[in-house]
Amino acid sequence: MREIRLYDTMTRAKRVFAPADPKRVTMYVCGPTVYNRAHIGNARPAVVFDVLARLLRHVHGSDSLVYARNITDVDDKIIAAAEAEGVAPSAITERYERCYREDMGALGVRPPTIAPRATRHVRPMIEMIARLIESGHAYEAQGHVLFHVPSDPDYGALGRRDREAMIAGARVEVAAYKKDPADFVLWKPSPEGVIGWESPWGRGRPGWHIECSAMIAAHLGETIDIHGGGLDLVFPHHENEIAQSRCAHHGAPLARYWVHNGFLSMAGGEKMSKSLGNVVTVAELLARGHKGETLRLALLSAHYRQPLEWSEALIAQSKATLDRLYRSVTGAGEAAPDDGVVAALADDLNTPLALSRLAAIEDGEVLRASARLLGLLEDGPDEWFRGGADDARIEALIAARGQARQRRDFAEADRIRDELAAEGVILEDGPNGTTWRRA
RNA sequence: GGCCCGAUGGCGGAGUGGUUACGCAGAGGACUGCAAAUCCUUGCACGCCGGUUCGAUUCCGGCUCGGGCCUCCA
Repeated sequence: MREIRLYDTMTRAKRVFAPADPKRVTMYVCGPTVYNRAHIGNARPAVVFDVLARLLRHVHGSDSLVYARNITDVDDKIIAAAEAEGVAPSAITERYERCYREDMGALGVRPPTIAPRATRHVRPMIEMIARLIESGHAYEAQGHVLFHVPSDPDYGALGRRDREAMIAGARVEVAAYKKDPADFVLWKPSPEGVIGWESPWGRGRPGWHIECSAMIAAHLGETIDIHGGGLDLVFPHHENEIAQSRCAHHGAPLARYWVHNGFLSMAGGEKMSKSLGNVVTVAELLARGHKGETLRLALLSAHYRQPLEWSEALIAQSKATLDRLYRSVTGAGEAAPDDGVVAALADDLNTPLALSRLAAIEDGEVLRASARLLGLLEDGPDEWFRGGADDARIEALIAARGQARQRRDFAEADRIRDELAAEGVILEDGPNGTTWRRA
């Protein structure tokens, strides 16, 4: 069996991936908080872990992987968005969850095995919080329940920071009811009119971190194989998940491998983020006429842990690369994928290297099967190059041009070709007649 | 201030202690009614300063520059 190696954030080293149970590989990736449209940076983890899921299924068997990606549908930003629009929070979350599915679908991201919603798991969250209080790892204070960080001696292992560092660098105002400045909220009170659930500590709602811990335990188990997400989730989100889960589960570690993707930046190298306001959404890019697959290739053009600068030039280059690949792809991809492509992906998901191997494949059928591991070339060349409402009209013009060429009326032939070129249709005369494609 | 990354040719981007990455763009040629596509050929590189070494882009140290996290964030 092919050996997969993954860079593990916990140990800061590439390690051979050995699932606890090869028949049931478990992976959890932090999904979206559904209060607005996903930007292209949000799409990077979805695409990266989609490729990892494809690789795991290829290596361990198509039914071996249980992949969960959550939907955070209770959150202060959601509440704020709902209030701003004067609608129920569920109206916001349902709308943007649908948008997320559509946008990711356009990027060729297959749905995860499970997409659990936080609001459907409040009961297990409350149970986990109660267990943490019982075992002395959490306490109630003014309607809040807080995780007591000093109760966990291993806290800080993932982010490699000690208490001194956390407190010294703290830029957040410390609430008076916290026993320790590093303590974080598990449950917070909801006033009248704000979404909430009854609990032993009054009506309230869960904190962000406990959602993931509870949903992982509910669907995948106490210890999972891979936990993924963006690099910025290392601290505090994943650190807190680790602490909660370990303390609630008698010391069982939350995940055996921690995989984090790097960031997208905009021109100038600045991080793309909602708070900086320099985001471009997937929907906007699609509306500009870029195909989802082009955006996907752009996202995979750099190694997932490297920063990736997003630009128009990157999109254009990705489009050109796909044009070339689609010219040589054939068949349904029933062949076995190219060994070089699989080997590159198995080495910590080296997609740039995999793409370079792809370019060297001569057999169109193997090319298709190999590209499928990356979620590329899944359409046929016809769909890629053509696919439009006015295909019949274009075909008719091409036929007319063919007749003009027959009688060597090249002026008329060129006139038709220029006319089509003006609307973005490119003609190519080959030995077997004329083919065409959209620019 | 603390912790952590990165720096490769016009652009994107792998990799390696000594030999071609690859792609995109460019140049020349073949082919074509002319093009396009395709094929062939081709130029261009490893931030700076030291060290280790027979030899460093690759290992070590320092520096410079850029970025991330420490607060919601993929």
